[in-house]
Amino acid sequence: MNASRPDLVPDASLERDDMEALQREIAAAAAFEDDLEFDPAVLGDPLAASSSADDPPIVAGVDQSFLTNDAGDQDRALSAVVAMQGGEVIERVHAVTPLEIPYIPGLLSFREGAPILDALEELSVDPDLCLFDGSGRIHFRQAGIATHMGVVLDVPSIGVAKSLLCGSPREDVENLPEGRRVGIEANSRVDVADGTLLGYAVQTRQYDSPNRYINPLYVSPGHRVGPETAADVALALSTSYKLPEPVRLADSYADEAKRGLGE
DNA sequence: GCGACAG
DNA sequence: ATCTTGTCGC
Repeated sequence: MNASRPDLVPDASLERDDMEALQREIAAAAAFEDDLEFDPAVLGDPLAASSSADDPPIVAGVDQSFLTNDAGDQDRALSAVVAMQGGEVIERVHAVTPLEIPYIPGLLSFREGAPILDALEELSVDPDLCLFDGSGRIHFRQAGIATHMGVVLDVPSIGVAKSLLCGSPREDVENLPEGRRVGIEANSRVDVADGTLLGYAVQTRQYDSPNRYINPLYVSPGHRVGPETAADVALALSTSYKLPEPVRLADSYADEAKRGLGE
């Protein structure tokens, strides 16, 4: 798949102010509501899937691992994509791309965006939905990596983060029961009216009982997906583990492919 | 100045 | 993100 908006591709050589300006543009171009070409209910309901006349939707998970040079610096990213359809992996691709800038909170897409786009170019199928490791709308300028990639590619996208970048949970998110979600709303650190719903803390898995618990995922709309659907999808795809299956598999594939380069 | 900060 | 064995608990 290729960029629909090459003009919005993240450019790591920009000044910080220009990066932030581009993010405001991304946010303005983003749709934080459902605009999918399939019924997201089929992702969790095999009955709905089998009764549908269409092929099941293709969902891609994307994640990165990093390669170090002789000096010990992270100089390249290995971006991995796992495409799934009806619960089966149908394609895996990856690309190794030089890194231009370090990790800066709020500017992640300028570090990892190019590697991700390189990997997605290798994909022969075209996904109906992409899941990224990181935030979507839960971002200072409402333009996390899932939103940036979604807008550039014009593909429905969702951000799946393991920790919260900004915003405020509407309730305590400690030790939530499996299946529960708690809204994350904008606060003064976010470029939108206070109280705006940015996404959800989603408890995809939880221990049955005792003295330890799993932290929730922070799920937010990237592009063309609303917050409710984003949370529904995360729950539907997190069948065996905390992470949605396409993301979990991309995560391990990123490590597997990296190891395949070494030894 | 202080605190917060995806991967 | 990454460096990494054993270990606690069901």
